[in-house]
Amino acid sequence: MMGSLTMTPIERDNEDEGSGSDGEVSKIDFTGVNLRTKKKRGTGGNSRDGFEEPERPMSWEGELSDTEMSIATTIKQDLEETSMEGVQVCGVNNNHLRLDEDKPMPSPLRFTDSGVDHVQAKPSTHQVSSSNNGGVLPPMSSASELPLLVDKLLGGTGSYNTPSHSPVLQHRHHHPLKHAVPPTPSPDSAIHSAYSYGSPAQSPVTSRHGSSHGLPSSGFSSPYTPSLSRNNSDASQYGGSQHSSCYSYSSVSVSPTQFSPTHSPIQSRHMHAGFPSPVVPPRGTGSPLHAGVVYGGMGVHRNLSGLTGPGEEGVQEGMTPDLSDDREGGSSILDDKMSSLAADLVQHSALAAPPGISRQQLINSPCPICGDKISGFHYGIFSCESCKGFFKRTVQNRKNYVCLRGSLCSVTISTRKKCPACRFEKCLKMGMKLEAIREDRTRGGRSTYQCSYTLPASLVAPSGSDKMFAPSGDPQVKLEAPDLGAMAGSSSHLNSRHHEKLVPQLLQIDDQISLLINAWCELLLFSCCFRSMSTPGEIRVSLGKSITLAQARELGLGACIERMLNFTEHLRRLKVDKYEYVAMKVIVLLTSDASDLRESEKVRASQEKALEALQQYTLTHYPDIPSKFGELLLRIPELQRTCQVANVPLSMPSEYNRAKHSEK
DNA sequence: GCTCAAGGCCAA
DNA sequence: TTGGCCTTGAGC
Ligand SMILES: [Zn+2]
Ligand SMILES: [Zn+2]
Repeated sequence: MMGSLTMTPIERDNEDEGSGSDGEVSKIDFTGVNLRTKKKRGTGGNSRDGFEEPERPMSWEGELSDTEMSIATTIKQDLEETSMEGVQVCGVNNNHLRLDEDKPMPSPLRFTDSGVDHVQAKPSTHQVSSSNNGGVLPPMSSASELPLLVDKLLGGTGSYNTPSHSPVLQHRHHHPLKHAVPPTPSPDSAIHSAYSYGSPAQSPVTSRHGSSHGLPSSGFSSPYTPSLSRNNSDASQYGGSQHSSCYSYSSVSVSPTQFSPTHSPIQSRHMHAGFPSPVVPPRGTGSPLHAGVVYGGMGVHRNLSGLTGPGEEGVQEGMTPDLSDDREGGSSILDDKMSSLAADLVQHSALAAPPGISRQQLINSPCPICGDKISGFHYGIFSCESCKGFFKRTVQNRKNYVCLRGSLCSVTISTRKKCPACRFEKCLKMGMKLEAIREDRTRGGRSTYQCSYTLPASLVAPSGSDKMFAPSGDPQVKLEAPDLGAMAGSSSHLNSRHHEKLVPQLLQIDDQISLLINAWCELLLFSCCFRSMSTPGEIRVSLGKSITLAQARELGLGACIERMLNFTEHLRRLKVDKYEYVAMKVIVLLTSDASDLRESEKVRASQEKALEALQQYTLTHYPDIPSKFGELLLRIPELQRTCQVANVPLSMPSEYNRAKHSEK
């Protein structure tokens, strides 16, 4: 899904080949990468500049509290980063885009603790066409677009910003809510605490996916058997010593579609102190019906026998949960299907282990990504060594794979090499965190990335397991802010005066200008893409004017349009509505890395509110797609990358205009 | 000193 | 490029 791209026939070939089949590979900006500076950590551990902070500050992926904000801003930033100067379009590789960037992670990927205020110069590629205009909007070749853009921006619809500042990834906050989210997500602590990211409300049983759907047997209850096909040293290293540990994962519904990095249960774990009994599986979870499952295929027989909970001992065959989100729709081989199913089941097992699962048991369960043997806790989830390595390489080397098969590839032990795009996507979906990758590549030590993702009220256990994650009625998470309904107009989101006033009301004109300068490209592209949701295969560059990929290629705009089509495809898939569209733009705009913001705090606070509003909205309006919020945020980096590519064509008015006038 | 997650190495 | 194994190093 994520990497799906509207491909033309010529782009398909050797689709079943191993590493080469899917691949396009372009360098990507993993906005979420934890770009830690090389700076040596003070011996004092967490103390830096007098500020007590987790050793490895994590980027946040979700919500920011005011406290976090203020704390974050006190953190001294090293500002060596943030520039995308290396980003450049290098042409097409196998009909694919290729975006090369500096070898070492360019700073745009750097996530600093504070948000906008420390933001560095905008990526050069953006600057080229957008900056240096002294408060004047950058030149836009698309005359018809500019007004719209400006209108929307000034109207309060935000826009987007730069790569290095994905709203999802950019903010690193040290969660002050210690009892809610311990500073370190490390399994270390997890072992001794409850992994309570979920809540009864998220249990598979009460999953928004509907009880009808399956995975009831996905082993939520389940248990893991130590009997796996492979063993590895990493896993063995945990062996035994942790048996007494008890992972109390709440049974979060973890069907792939529900999962998203930002919603990863793991991200929100470590809430032991604040969770009286969140880990208690929701009624039904762990019921005998959820006993272990045996799935076969490809000779990979995994036996998820129960280790805890009632009825796990049994291994039931023939249980084929209705995986509504089965991604292997395209698989033609039974084995593949089975393996895929197995992998999915595994995911549910490993990620949504029932309470009482020990670390060892988790280690013995299959990798949620491919089904292989879990070797440990890597980048936010328990995964096998190969997926760990794959994720690391992909992020470190900034690969950007694109699936040639509609992102429907199954990812199993035997197929994981075939489509890196789908594999990486799955890594993210399963909860691997970009920020866990260290830009400076320092070895050793502990990682403390965390995601202070505040679970929405609807996801909180009714038992009131955690006040910190109480419904919006709770002061701590209440959305005081103008939810987008107010900002954008409840019904006609884009026409409300409230909406129009958003930015102007909140920010000084100078800041507005700065934000616009930094986000104009993203806004433009986003507008085009959103507008093109109803016209698959073509991008409506302006009113009445569209361009297809073929036409774009003729004009040398293939890379840009291709990405836009891909992005649009995601918007379409996610059924992004106007409200969400507006919210995303606001988020993006307010995440701008304009370096000269006068009221950066305001900007961040506003963004936080927008994030909360969006989250609330998606949960309220799309309860059956709990991961929507996270997925929407995940699209933002793509938009940014698209913009990077787009900057080139946009800087070539003539060509762009030609394309623009190429009517459909 | 042990744990374990992150990065590095390197044969396949 | 993959993935198994090794090294590193902060926290305990
Ligand atoms: Zn794996
Ligand atoms: Zn694929």
